Amino acid sequence: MVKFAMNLVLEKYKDSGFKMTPQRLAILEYLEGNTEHPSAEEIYRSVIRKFPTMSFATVYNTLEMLVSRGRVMELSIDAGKKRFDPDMVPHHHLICRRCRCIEDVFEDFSIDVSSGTKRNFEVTGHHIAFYGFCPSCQDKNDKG
Amino acid sequence: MVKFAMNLVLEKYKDSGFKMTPQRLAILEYLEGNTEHPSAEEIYRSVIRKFPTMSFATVYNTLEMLVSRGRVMELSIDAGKKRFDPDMVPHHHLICRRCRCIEDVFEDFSIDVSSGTKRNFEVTGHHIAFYGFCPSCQDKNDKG
DNA sequence: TTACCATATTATAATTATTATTGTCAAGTA
DNA sequence: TACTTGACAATAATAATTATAATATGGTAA
Repeated sequence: MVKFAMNLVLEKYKDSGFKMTPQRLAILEYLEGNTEHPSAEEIYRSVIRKFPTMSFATVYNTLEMLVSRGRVMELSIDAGKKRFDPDMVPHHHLICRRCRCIEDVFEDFSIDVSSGTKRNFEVTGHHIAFYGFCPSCQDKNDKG
Repeated sequence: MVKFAMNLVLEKYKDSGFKMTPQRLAILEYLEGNTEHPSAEEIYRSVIRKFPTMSFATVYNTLEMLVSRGRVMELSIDAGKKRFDPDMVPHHHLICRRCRCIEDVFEDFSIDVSSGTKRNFEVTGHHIAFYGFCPSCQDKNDKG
């Protein structure tokens, strides 16, 4: 089962022009279909279970390569750290103010900044962060 | 002129329940009306000119206090670091992909996530990051 | 298959960003 | 005045990221 998934990932990236190594495969496999928007540390903690010699540098190198090749998105939605999203379909996010969990929103909101307010920017895309409280945090009183 | 501005800031914060000190005043004065969305470091670099003994801890402490009292917004729109915005009027941002400069957008986009996609989140607000190229970066070729 | 080369990996150090701790000092108060 | 509170600075600690250099490995061509 796992082997099958690994083969799928391997197929997908084989001809992408970058070297496939066991470490990279493990990172890719972890990211494949992942909707948790993991940070570099979360990725590291996961793959080191399979590759105890894995280093942070490899995680960052691989992520940087994937981002530069448009395979993964770097998200700036968590204060002070980067998060990564393997889903390149344009989408938005729901962010819980309390537990900081993040959910995807695949609704298409076509928004146009009026020419007056866009200050001659050439706008190429947008991302909406919806802030609020996730189901399990709505019950709890302390919403600070 | 500067003295007058300082007095205005002083007036504004005097009765807010927190102690006003020269250092805090300098930080507040730097933030007052600032639309640069500065990071902690930029604030530090500015105020240390007036207060050479200023420490980073004071900057962070003051910012944390201001954020917790709803005087300043903490922005997660720059990878790997926090930025701060003294303008508490809800608004959005234009972000240059190249030089990373940030401009305010005071247009009101009323967006509703359909109940289907919002996964039982209680949505309390949203922020739109418009990505693109600022006027001075549009000319330059290398948009990487 | 082997040898070679380019590049990936690791270890490590350095840098940047942030948070925590502690002692001191100053302002306000009993 | 003595006491209390909290702000400040110095410092250390931690977290997040980037850079460097030596080694190991995968892919390719002979």
